[in-house]
Amino acid sequence: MVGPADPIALVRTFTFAEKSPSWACKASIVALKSSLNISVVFTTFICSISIPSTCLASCTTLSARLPSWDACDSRMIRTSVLQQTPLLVAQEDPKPQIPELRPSKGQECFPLLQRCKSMEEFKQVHAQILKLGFDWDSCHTGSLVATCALSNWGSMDYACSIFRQIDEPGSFEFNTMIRGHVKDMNPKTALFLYEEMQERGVKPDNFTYPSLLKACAHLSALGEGIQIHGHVFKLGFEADLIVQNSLINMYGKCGEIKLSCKVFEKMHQRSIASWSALIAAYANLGMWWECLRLFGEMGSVGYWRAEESTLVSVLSSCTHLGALGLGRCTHGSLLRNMSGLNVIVETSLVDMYVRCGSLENGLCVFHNMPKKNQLSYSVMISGLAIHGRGHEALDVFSDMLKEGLKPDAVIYVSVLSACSHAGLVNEGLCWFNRMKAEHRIEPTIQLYSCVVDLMGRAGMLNEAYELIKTMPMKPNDVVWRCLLSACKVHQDLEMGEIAGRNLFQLNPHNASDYVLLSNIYALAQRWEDVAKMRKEMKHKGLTQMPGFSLVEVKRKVHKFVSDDKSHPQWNAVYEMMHQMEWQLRFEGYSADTSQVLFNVDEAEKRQRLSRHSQKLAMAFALIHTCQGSTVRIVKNHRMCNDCHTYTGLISKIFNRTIIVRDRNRFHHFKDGTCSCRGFW
DNA sequence: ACGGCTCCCC
Repeated sequence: MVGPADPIALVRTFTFAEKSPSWACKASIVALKSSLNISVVFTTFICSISIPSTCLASCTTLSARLPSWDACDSRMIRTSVLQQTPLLVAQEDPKPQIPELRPSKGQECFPLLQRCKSMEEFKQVHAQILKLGFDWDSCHTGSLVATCALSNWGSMDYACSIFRQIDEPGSFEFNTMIRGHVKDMNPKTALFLYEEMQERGVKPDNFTYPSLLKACAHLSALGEGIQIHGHVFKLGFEADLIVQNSLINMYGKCGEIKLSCKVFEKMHQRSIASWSALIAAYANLGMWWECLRLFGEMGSVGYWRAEESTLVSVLSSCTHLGALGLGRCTHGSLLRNMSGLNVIVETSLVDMYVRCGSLENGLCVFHNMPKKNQLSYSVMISGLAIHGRGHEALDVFSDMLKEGLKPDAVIYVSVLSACSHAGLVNEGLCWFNRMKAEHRIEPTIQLYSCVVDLMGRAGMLNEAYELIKTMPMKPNDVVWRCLLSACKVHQDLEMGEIAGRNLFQLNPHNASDYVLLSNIYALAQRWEDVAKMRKEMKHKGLTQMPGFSLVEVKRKVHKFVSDDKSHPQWNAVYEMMHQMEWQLRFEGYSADTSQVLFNVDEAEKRQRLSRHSQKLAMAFALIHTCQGSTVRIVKNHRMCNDCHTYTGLISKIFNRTIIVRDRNRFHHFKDGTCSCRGFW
């Protein structure tokens, strides 16, 4: 018997149940029910393998428990589809605008359909086909549906109405409609159409499944995906390369990377899309190291010429890991292998350069883009924002508006964060108001938290608190966290306690929040409260994720944690740190122990500070990079005050530009000063 | 007579 841990095996049992339905089905459905997140069980499929009615009853109860899917009746949807606007009746004497649109033989219709560039032209050809009576010919209706459903200018509503006039649609028509609905971002309708296909006895083929699995991927509908995998297996399409690629993608989008790998490993033959799908799955789940490892493996088995889509995932991993060297290398291989890059790749490149600390390269790629979309602008605006170049970010935003692109809530998040990183309070508030008035964007809670952040960083703590109290929705933990971190910057204990209290009520499980409030207590020398916080964390079993710093040397990313002695060269690193400290003392540096969260003696505090991961990473970089080159560090936490001062002085002593990306933004250290000017 | 997969921002 199969355990619930392996859904694929479970589905197989389910599939084989055809041979002896009584025992296997009952067991499988019960197991499915308990272990999977299924909301729609394709009843036709179950019927076709004649499950006893007792089992069916247990199936129908499934939908109630499932969060990913509303308890939606497919029949209702189908009825609504049937009631779509009826097919446009052919005009009495259609006057084609283009004289060639006048077929006299059936075969002449196909090139005409292919040449259609708008709905208007399409309707003329459609009218001609109806008038000449070719619509009885299934190949004409199929082409009509395909053209209308899949062209960029097409209309799914119209395609539906044609489809509903077909008496006996075959697999091609169904496949086309399914694909059209997925393309049109209606994945649920696509799944219901598949169910209808089964009910009407139309046999799915290997062209059916890729788009169907894509629909599941869009919905993150694992339960449905697994069932469809079962169908694929049952109908013998499991060896189809593109179906397998789609399965990898579907499992990846549902967060089941292990199942993606399983499908991938079992493949006898793989295409670039197979690799890309798995690489993308890793990238989407934030498993960036694995993503890069797999990309390396792909090269090592002979796929050197990756496609653009593969490299987009690789670039995304570089972006998150701060691996500028590898990102540059990827850019190079794109330029060598492609003739002209598409807008998605270029946007990824801009994002990579900017978030790996090379704003200038990012700007260069951005300005040379022949075509930009909202996302390109969004990436550039938030890129300038995290580098503290607020005014330029607002200029880019104006450019976007001038180009006639419509801003959305996400872009406004970038715009407002640009203002908040650069301390542009008035500009930020002004845009917030214009957003509501001119662009008719209802502020989301995320936008409110941006405004709270904006006010908070600028020291307007009371105003921020007022806004939280008066905003139209219930404040969430993010909003209170913004206020709390502003309280730390401005050392406001009283407000900090208010923010903390509300925050812990909404979300008591975030260790870094307790640390944040502890910081405020430590700054005020309230050691008892610091201890209380620590006790509470311990009581709740919370531990903060260890801080780490990444530094890239010769296209390899090295990771350091605090007090780290696991790196093979740790001896040299500590030797270097010793030298650094020696020179720092001449510059008048003394450790800023105000934020050490332990009430230990000063020497111990200094010792703890001196081993912060950022300092280790910096020492490593100074050893391994040539004089005068820029040092780039990426870390997962925010920088502490001491590391900030320390890094500034190191940049002066060693005459280096040091660029540090912390959790929130970039700091460019040069000649002893930092670009953030205190806003961090 | 026709078709399927992989990719960008918070």
